[in-house]
Amino acid sequence: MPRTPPQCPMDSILRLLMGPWTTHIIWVLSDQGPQRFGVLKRAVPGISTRMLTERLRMLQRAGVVWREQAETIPPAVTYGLTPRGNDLRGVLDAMGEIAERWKTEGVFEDDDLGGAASPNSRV
Amino acid sequence: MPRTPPQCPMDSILRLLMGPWTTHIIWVLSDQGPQRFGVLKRAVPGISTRMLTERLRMLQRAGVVWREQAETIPPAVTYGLTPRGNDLRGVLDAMGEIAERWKTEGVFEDDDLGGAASPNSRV
DNA sequence: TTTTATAGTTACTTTTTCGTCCCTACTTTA
DNA sequence: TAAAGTAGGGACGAAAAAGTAACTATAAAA
Repeated sequence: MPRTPPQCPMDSILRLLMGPWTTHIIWVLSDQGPQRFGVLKRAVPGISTRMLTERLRMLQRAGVVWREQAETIPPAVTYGLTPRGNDLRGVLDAMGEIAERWKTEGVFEDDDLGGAASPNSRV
Repeated sequence: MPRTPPQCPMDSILRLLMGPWTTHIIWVLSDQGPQRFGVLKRAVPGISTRMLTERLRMLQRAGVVWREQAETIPPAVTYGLTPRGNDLRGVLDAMGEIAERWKTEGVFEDDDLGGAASPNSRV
């Protein structure tokens, strides 16, 4: 992602939420409470192991989720939202509300939003 | 961006805001009022013509900005926020507030957020 | 007469992202 | 005895995203 000048703190937070799946993961954790890796993976259908791990690590670095590993023999790892993660829930809700309103207004009907629509999409 | 199931309206709105520069553009338009293309470009330093055009088109399709072209001979095009664009300002502000708080807490100190941090970043 | 400005479009190239596949080590189940 | 589940790590490669540069038209300014 190209750099909006980093002095904008909003940009950092957007790069955080922005990643693929990120909001979905936060949503599940916020809605269903702490979950183990496998459960989380099944709750976010379509995500790959690699992506889930990577997103969780990133959210962890940002202090948005915690990770707890039980050193049992098939290890059991649980993830949950930190208080800071709950801060985000507010923004997510606000955004969800607008999204809901826009949907009733039919904004997303012809949804080719965000897709770069660049002329060089190789097939 | 891989598909979170499209039934989630939030995802659409995120794909909207998420694009690079998008929030910056909305911010300028919201802060400085309607602007002509060239002015806008200079207000978002570092953005390429291609990106600016593409983002504006996308925001326009979403009904977030309007576009007004004066058919003068060097054409003069002006962009501004629609009411729907102003809806977004609220979310942006809420996010900005959290971002501000997190910044004082030093969350962004070692800012490698969002960057995939994948093992295969070729330099 | 050449340059400059406007608001882009198009082609080309590079960079980044993300999915897929294969590996771990140990235990429980079939 | 063989397979499956647990929580990933790492390599590879395809595809998408974004930067760069060159092009459009016309009129005014130098």
